[in-house]
Amino acid sequence: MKEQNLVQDLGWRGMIQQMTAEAELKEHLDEGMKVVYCGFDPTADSLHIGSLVPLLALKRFQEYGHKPIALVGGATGLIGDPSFKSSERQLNSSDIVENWVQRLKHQVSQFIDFNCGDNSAVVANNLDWTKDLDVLSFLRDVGKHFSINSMIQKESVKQRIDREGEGISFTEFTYMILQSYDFAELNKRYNCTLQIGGSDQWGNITGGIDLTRRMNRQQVFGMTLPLVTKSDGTKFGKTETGTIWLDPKKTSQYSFYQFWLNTADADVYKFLRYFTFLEEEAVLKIEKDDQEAQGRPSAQGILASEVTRLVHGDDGLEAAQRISSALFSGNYDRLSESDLVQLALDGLETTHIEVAETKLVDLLVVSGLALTPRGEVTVGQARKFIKSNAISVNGEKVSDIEATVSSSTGYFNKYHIVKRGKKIFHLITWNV
RNA sequence: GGUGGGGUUCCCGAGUGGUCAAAGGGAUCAGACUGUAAAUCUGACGGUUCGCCUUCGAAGGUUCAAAUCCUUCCCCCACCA
Repeated sequence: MKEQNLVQDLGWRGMIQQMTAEAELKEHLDEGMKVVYCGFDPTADSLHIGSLVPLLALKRFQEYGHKPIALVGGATGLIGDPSFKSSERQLNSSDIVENWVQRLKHQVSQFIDFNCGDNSAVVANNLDWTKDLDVLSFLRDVGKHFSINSMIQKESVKQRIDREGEGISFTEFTYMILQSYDFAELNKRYNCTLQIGGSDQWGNITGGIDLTRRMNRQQVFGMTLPLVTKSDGTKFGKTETGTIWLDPKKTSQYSFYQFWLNTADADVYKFLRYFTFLEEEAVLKIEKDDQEAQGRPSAQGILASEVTRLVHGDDGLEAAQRISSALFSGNYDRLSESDLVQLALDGLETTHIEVAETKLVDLLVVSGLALTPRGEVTVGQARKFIKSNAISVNGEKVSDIEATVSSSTGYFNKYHIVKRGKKIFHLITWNV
């Protein structure tokens, strides 16, 4: 256990949005090992970086000696959380959700320790205690504790109820009850006394606290973490290319690393607090040093390295850095053939070409580099890029729209590195 | 149910018979500058074999010609009941 207490640690990081019974909760956590849970609903086959804050929070709790439970919502994922969603969502089939549950379980497991004695982590699936629950028992034993009057007061569903043209189905409306029941059940099974989650989960968490008190006569607590926001007001975790996923098959380690490296100055020190385990003095020192130094701040590099290591390990970080330095140093001549092979393996976008020679315009289309601002890949856009001097092949700018590229001009007769704009790279390999 | 106002390209929003792929702004992309930044400036911003093709809520109709006129339908907003 550490010197500083957990709530202080989370506090300076700015990671506490709200908590119930603040004074009592602090006292409760100081008493010794407590069991804390956070839920992750399977809405895709991987978590994305938005889930990183609660996930790392669980890890922080564990570091302070508490026992984390990562709950994967095999049941709630079948229903769909309506919290702050503007419209009813499409239901996913049960085998898809089941598949996602398995992948999330595995993914979540990488972040918490399952072999550290009393406070070893647990991964649970709420389908285990809901699949055999029959409707009548549910309605009588659980539903009876909920008042519709208070449920419709919750801010998280209010807009769905008030807003004209939108509605909420009974199914989604019931979500809150299911999640509340999870808390009561985890309290019974594991003596879990704290639920954490994003700030949008406040309504669901307080619902669980009330239910646990009524069903189990136990006082339990809730804490929410802030929604990650960016200073420019755009949504965190999205790029032109899409969501940043934790699964390296969906977002390569290289792209992941680059995402963090491109954090705006205005956000980077906040993100160091949220997403790394660096101590307060360390973060303050980075901030101070950057302020005094001229030119490029060091914070983005530290953030990118720390988070990439957390999610993808030392190997993933090394791969990401290897690609980054190779590509951004400008002279790829130094790359060996095995380096080029490695770039592809490490997650650089790659296109295989089966003919000996092709027009550059077509190359940009098949590789997907000729992406328009609207998200389409067109020949016209390929021409525009070439004409606007945005394309370079093996480090040479190409501005002729008639240009062709052939395997023989590539490194080792089979590799080209095509760059679009300042930081989008693509590897072309020729299999002739 | 009544009355009035609307639905335009990613978003906001002009446009009321041809000169409209449709003003302006935002977003986005590229170029310059730079720190793989911010701010700023410049350019692009439906697709194309550059002949044309698709687009102004939907379907029909009038016309040589429609986002603009007519008919029906769908949806939204405001006020009244």
